[in-house]
Amino acid sequence: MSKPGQQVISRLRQMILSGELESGQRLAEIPTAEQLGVSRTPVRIAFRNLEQEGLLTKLSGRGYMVRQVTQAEISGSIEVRGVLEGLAARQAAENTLSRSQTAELLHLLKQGDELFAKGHITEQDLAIYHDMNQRFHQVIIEASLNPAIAEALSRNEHLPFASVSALAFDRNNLAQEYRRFNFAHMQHHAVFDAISHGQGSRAEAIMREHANATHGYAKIFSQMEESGEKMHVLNNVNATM
Amino acid sequence: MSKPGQQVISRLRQMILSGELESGQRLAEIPTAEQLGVSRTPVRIAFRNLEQEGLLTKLSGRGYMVRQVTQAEISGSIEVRGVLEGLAARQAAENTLSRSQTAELLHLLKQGDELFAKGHITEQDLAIYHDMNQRFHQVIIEASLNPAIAEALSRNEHLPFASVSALAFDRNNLAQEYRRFNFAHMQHHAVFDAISHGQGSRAEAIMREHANATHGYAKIFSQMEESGEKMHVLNNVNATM
DNA sequence: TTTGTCTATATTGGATCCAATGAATAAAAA
DNA sequence: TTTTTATTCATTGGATCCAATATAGACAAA
Repeated sequence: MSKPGQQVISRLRQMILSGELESGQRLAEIPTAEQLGVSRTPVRIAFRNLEQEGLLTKLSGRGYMVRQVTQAEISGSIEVRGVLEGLAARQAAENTLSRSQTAELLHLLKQGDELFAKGHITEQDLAIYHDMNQRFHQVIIEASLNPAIAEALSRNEHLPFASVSALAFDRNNLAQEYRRFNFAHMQHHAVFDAISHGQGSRAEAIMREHANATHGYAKIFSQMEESGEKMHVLNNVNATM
Repeated sequence: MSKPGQQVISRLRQMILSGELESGQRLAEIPTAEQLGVSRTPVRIAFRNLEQEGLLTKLSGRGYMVRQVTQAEISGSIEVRGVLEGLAARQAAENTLSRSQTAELLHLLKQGDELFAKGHITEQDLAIYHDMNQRFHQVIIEASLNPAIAEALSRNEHLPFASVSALAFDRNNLAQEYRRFNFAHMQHHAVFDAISHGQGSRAEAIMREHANATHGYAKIFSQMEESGEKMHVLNNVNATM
């Protein structure tokens, strides 16, 4: 996957998600190509791919712009993620987990427990939690044995703030964030319990509600808009997608 | 949208969904370009777009092939469609429909009623039902005011047999098909009733179950595999997407 | 002063050219 | 006869060239 063309896509995706390219900013082929040190061809292809991913929107005849995401769209995306991951949890429960999946989920749960055992949380802890959380969700989606779920999620996954791959938190209020993420992690336990007991409906309901834990991010996001850079965003971009 | 480049994409999509290009068939850039009377450039772009749509899969270094869709994948897609359209119905109910949306849905319901009033159904009727059905679902998705739903569906929409845009039926058993589609249409009535009374949960449950009416298609699909061309597929390709 | 039209320029889309890469086949050696 | 290696050929990816187009700016007229 280290082909130059793929790298252009990854790089642009990264620049958008990290905010290096501002939302609403216009993007033309030639300057972008020069900036990345390639010709227009791979940039053209990348723009079209990113448009399909929903990160860029086409302006008629004048290239592309970084998609403007409204708070309503973020909320909508989170709802969508909720039902899709809820379905994944249900189907995972109906299929029963493999031995290795059970082991990995248990390991991830334990990893989270250790973070919260201290009674407080640091930024570094949140980075670890972030990776753990992302993997936890991924395992369940895999365990659903329904590839259409991952496909349907792929759009949302690339939307900043709506995906599990983005985690926002308030640097100045880590005590509150401790409670928020601790609660989310308890839901992880509940989901695992439901899945491993074959309780599909229960697993679905918890997972769907669990997505709402992300709604907190959206709130924080809008706060950031006003009071400028009060909070922090971790973003794991999956370069292989 | 009648730009030549867009037409290449639409044409290829059409050829794939109609079966003109067989599932699993390898597709190279040069022959395809010659066949369509364009250069390689628009074809290259089209291939990548269609790959993201899930209609083509990339073979390492040797171009693309028409995606093989297993029956399990179709079932999975239908489940996904169920939860997404279920969510759409719920949110439509929570938002309350606009005047024009209500009018259009009522019109579509009536249109369907007239088809089934005769007590039997013809192939031509099914073509009308197909358009009506597609529009009915589309209006509800719009009424959800959640653009993420349509985005998440877009992948599935392009999968043959899993989308509302494809309708399969058994030509030789129209009496049975009458009962199947009549039942599906009664669900349309129930969904509308729930939405217009603001009953979000009910609307969601009915819509989710309604997706399973499509499962019949999947069964028919596998029958076709065996006994060859016993059934018929209507496919409305949305060329503007 | 404002509006409409025309022209010039910026920019995308398509075609073609060249390089890189991987697969297939043929030839040679074991 | 089989396996391994080398060479050729098919095919994709990137760069550049050319044409089509739309926007912006300038100039003229009302």
